[in-house]
Amino acid sequence: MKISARVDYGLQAILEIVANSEKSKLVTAEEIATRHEIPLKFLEGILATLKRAEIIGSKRGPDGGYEMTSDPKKISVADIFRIIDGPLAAVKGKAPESARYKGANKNLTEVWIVTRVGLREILENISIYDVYTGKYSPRIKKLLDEKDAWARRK
Amino acid sequence: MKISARVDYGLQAILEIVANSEKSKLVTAEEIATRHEIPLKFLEGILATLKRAEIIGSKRGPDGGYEMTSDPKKISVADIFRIIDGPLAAVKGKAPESARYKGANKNLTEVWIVTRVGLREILENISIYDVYTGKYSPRIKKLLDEKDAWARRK
DNA sequence: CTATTTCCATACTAGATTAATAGGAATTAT
DNA sequence: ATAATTCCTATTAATCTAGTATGGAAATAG
Repeated sequence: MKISARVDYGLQAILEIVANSEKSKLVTAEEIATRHEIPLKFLEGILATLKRAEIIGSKRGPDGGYEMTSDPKKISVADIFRIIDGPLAAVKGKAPESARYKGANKNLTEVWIVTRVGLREILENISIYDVYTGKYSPRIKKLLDEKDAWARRK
Repeated sequence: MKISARVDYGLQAILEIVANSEKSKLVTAEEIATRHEIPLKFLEGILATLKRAEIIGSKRGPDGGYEMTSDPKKISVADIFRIIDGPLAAVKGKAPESARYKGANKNLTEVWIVTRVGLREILENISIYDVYTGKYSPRIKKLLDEKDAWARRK
């Protein structure tokens, strides 16, 4: 279950834009790219996607750059996943409820549905602003404090 | 956040093998492939992986095929994910706790950690046998009955 | 205006995943 | 033993993702 490079880079970019927007400053794609070691042209494509979704805005020319045009408290991590990657839990490119199985395997659809529910419970409840400040809702905080949260499992 | 074709096919195959093992019957790769429309040779590779992990066993020759060599009540869906795909929530191929970020983005690691916790809470609590019978633990059942579970979100 | 800075668009390359093909090696019923 | 049937290995093709290269279009400071 892979988190794509696109989403990872996209969230990094947004966090950097939020940090600058808090100080009413624009930030260029190149600054983001060099600061976080993201391939510039690849990043530009991701920023274009976020702009089409009206999460961020851009200004050209000298002293140009990107800025937030939406409230980072109202944008969830799940929103960013869907904008950049499509459905939260995609089975062969399609949303889980559209997966159809035969005979002995018909219950598998339910597994994918509940997987998506699990992801939603997490990702819908973390806003971009939460990530920026490092302050999460009680439920998320509790999960992060579970003893095995950071431990890898065999 | 994609569920790979490998995992999807692998779980389908195991369910078919469980259904047959319940009747003390072997099932061939070809039967699984045609019944569930899985590319045969691709499936054979996946079955080999599951065999190395000692989840299933095989017998050659006439009347040969695959059978369970492990207890489907003790194998979780998460186990299958890890055997076939590696870490449950991988960021650019690596486990989430190994993701490192700079400056404004340092909290992103926590997002990936809690994403993995969320996936674990679901996938560790569904056994292969649960999927075969369609009877889940109370927690899973409750999540499946949530009103929006099957609805797509924009 | 004009040059600079920046965003934007297109096309191309490399690699991984997915899919499909062909042939050989192992097992067992007869 | 031998033929039937299966598992297994290696090669290739198609598709998707990640990353690269180039050039242009828009805005603005000077």
